[in-house]
Amino acid sequence: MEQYKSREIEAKWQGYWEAHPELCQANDSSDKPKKYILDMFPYPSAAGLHVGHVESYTATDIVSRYWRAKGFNVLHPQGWDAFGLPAENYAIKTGVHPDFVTHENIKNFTRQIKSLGMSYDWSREIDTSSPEYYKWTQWFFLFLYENGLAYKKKAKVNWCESCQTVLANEQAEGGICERCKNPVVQKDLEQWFFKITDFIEQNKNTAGLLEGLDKLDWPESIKAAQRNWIGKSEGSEIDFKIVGSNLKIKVFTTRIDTIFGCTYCVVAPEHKTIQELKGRIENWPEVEGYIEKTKSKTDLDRMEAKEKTGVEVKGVKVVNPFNDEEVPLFIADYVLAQYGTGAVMAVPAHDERDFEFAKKYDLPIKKVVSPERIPMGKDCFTDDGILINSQEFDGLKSEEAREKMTKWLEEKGLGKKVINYRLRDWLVSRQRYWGAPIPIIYCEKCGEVAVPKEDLPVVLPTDVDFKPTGESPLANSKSFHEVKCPKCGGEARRESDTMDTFVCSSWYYFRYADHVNDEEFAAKEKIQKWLPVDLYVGGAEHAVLHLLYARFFTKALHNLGYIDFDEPFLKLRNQGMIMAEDGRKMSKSLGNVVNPDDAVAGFGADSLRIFEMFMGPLEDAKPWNTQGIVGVRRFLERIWRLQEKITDEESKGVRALVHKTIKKAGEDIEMMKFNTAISAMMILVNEAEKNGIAKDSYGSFVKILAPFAPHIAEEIWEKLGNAESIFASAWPDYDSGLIKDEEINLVVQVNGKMRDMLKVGADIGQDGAKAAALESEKIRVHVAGKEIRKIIFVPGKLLNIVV
RNA sequence: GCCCGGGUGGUGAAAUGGUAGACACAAGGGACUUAAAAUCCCUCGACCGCAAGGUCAUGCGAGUUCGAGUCUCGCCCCGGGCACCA
Repeated sequence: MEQYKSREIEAKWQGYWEAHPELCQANDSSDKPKKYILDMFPYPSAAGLHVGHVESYTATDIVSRYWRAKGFNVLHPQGWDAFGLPAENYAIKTGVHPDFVTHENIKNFTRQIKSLGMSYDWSREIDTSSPEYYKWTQWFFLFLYENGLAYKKKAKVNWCESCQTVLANEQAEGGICERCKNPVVQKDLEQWFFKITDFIEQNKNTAGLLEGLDKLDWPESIKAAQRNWIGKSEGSEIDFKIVGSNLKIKVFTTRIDTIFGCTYCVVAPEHKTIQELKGRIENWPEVEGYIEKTKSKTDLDRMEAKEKTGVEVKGVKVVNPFNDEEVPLFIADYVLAQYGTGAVMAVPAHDERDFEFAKKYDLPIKKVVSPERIPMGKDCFTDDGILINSQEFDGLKSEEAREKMTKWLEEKGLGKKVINYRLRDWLVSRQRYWGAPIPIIYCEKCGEVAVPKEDLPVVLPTDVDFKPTGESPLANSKSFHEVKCPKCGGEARRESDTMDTFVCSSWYYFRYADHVNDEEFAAKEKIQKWLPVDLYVGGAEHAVLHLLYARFFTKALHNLGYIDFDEPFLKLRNQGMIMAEDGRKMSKSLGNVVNPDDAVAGFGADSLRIFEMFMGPLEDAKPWNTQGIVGVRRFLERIWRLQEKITDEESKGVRALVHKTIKKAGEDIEMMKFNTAISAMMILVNEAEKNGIAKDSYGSFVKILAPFAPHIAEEIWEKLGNAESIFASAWPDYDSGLIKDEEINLVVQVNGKMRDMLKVGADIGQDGAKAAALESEKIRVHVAGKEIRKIIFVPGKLLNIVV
């Protein structure tokens, strides 16, 4: 017979699908039940598609094709997260315009994705860098602005000298610029923020970012990462009066139970009370010197400092409200200005940082918590325990003490219970060119004015020198920058910053529901129809960036009555990383990157798809293995050759196996266990090869194969005499009567150890099974001369005789 | 340090508390061939045994159970995230 020519078959069917887009289009007016299955849309990089993209796109493609065949109206779109720094950096280096580069890359990505036979609804393609799209990104900015959720303030921000831009905290983790790996410095600049912190806890009837996680079907690790990032901590705020003044230092602590061990206080160098105390500070030049030194340090310097440093603020004492003890005050950069009150009480006996500092500067260490079991051995004991040296609080457990002491404070008006979060408002402005312009105008008379919504989009000019100068490139475009005030018509200037690209990706999943709407970001009834997303698949690296921001946008819309759900993605799965064949991460510098184009050329798209699904569970990291893809190719060739094994009289065994496999494949796809679905199909192919397969069974098998290997499935389906695409046909039903085995292998154990296996009727009862077992010589050997104490019987499966 | 995952053959991996290693890859042997490729058949956790069969075995140690890879506790190792957050 004819060989399996994957290249020809794949080209043929890709052409067919291109001509029949209705096979995978979502239908806005159908009343079938819906499924919204979404991939994290890619940034169209110059490197092109990665085998990791292929993995997650194949997974969602299988699920989408499955639900379509099951009669669902499936929305499975794709688009481009097209704004961003790499294209701009490339432009700075080569002078090629980011718009051109980005669209070349999009063309390449599209070609690659289509070469894999993905069933996207391309009619809904979006591109975040198109004015039709970013008009609505700007609308979202104004929506948040009008509702008090976007504001401008002068702030200490992360600044990257090399990229010449401000960075979000998330892009400056560890004090290093995510893009260029250079250290980040702090700068005071006017910046735009989104008030994400308004949604950490429940806000009116909108569930908070924290509690909302509980009901989501997401990987535990991602939920944990988000909780971690939000960093909720419950504690107390305590007033320490400054001796001889009506000023006070407010400190934040989660360990108020240790307050009798407080031997000094520390404030961050940036703390403003220090400036107010200037006149009283005896060693002002030294203090000021330390403050200046801190300012010049990058976050990285501060974090990498091996030893804690600080300066005593001489002439200033603060009072511990619990025992009226006067303790010294220090400034030190190990205390962070941005967290809590920027001031801490130091308890060296029960906090390692304070301990280290106290040792260095020879400060007293006073133990006030004693371990419950083991006697106190270490110098610094940081766990909870029993209070000692704490006056009337002696003998209390830490937890009780915290409650009672906070109450005591509140009664005296010296402090209160507070909750602090690490999460801060999201800094969204960027001094960059290749992004959505912020729709704000500054007028000398009227001040900050929102661009009227009817004037959107504020179009990104194309004739701009995008070389970074520290100011937004847009500031240099006169035509863009000089504008009339929308309120008074007077001279005004446009905001020249653009938005963080994460703003574009915070709402794109709404746009697919109604991607050409020019009146709204998406019509209410379309949102109602398609959202929320039923399944979202993408990389785990977006745990705290995109996924948190998108939830914030959805919550803001819900809170203000635009939508009636408050979580965008009900079910989330991460694809595991595909490692190189050598077990290391794929990277350009190691030269071990596998290009999907090469795999498609060498083995075919169907082989690549099945191989990536067969490697192991979707979420696991797993190494590439060229031999493995060869094996999958062989599997497809055997499926192909089954055309020669079609018989009129099919064996009972094969018929039953076909139905079992239909059941198993469907269940496994729903659980996203693609590897075991494929192994079940392999078992069927092995049997069919040996015993032949009936034409209708072969057709059913090809249908369940189709989501995994759509090209070969179409070709065989056609060869079986079907005129219509296999993707217009329904998922096969299985006959549960056929699946039931008449005879089963009953495992017989003695004392929990398998000793024999008996072929018996499937409906055998305990007594019958026991009788049959005792007839077996293998069993009798182990039971002889002993008293049977107990019989465990699992119908249809197992008999355990306990002697 | 804290928070998540994981540790099963030579390899990727299967296994609602019920036959550990399905399905593959690699390896070895054989058939076909002048030969090779392709294809097909057999073997394939370790140890003892001619075999039947037996013993051991899912990172280590305990526990629960008739029965534990799976549940509980303690430890070791690996991967990932966060980290001077008071």
